Amino acid sequence: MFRKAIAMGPGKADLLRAIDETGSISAAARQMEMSYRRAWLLVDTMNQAFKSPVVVTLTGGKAGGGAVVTEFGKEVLQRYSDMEAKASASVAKELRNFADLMGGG
Amino acid sequence: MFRKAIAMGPGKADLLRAIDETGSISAAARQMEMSYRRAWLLVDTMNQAFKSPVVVTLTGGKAGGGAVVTEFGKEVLQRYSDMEAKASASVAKELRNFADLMGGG
DNA sequence: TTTCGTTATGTCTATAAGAATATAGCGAAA
DNA sequence: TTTCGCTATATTCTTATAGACATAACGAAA
Repeated sequence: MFRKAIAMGPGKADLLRAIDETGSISAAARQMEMSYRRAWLLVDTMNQAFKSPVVVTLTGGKAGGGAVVTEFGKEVLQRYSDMEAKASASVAKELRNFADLMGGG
Repeated sequence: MFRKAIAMGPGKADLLRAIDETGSISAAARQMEMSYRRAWLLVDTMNQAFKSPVVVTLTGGKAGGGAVVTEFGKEVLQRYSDMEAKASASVAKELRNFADLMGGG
């Protein structure tokens, strides 16, 4: 959390990966089937939350512009992903068992 | 998740604890400063999501009624709490370091 | 049989969140 | 200097969520 905004989460992580893949916010948004505006707001939130930008953008030019995930952004993404995987793995077994408590009324 | 509803989370866990303490949904709601309706809906979601009720209610009588967390509900709560603690502990160090990436622009 | 506090819902309204639309600015390349 | 697709942002409209309010049912005890 950073000032009541969520700095990073599964959705933002996916968006960062998509931007890194496609080189553009709008292409990433299309790929994830969200509006450009929404994607841009998420990027803006991340860039404000972290002490350095995770995405930098280029405007104009032949392709109209583009966006790239910074080295810092890649580190953020990597460390977030690592934590997610680690936390998830640490309770994987318990979570499977927990799921048995749910479902069939 | 159970049919797009969140079966259990930090808020629902707190509510279960408050109901267990107070013996009533409305008293728990007051303690947590939420509306009775909201608390009741959360209980309803949980009762529907799990294969047995986590809370049973009594209506009428001297005290007007009441609610108790079932033994099953206590097991759900215990196992959820254990998972939360375990997952949290597994990445505590990484999370502290991650927080250093945020904040001061 | 009246009272009481609670459970259990319905309904209406206010607020927030999201989607849709519009438009300006950019600058390399044609 | 015109074109192009993208970034960047404002504005409006719609939808979803949450809250407020109202009320019925309940049944033990007085």
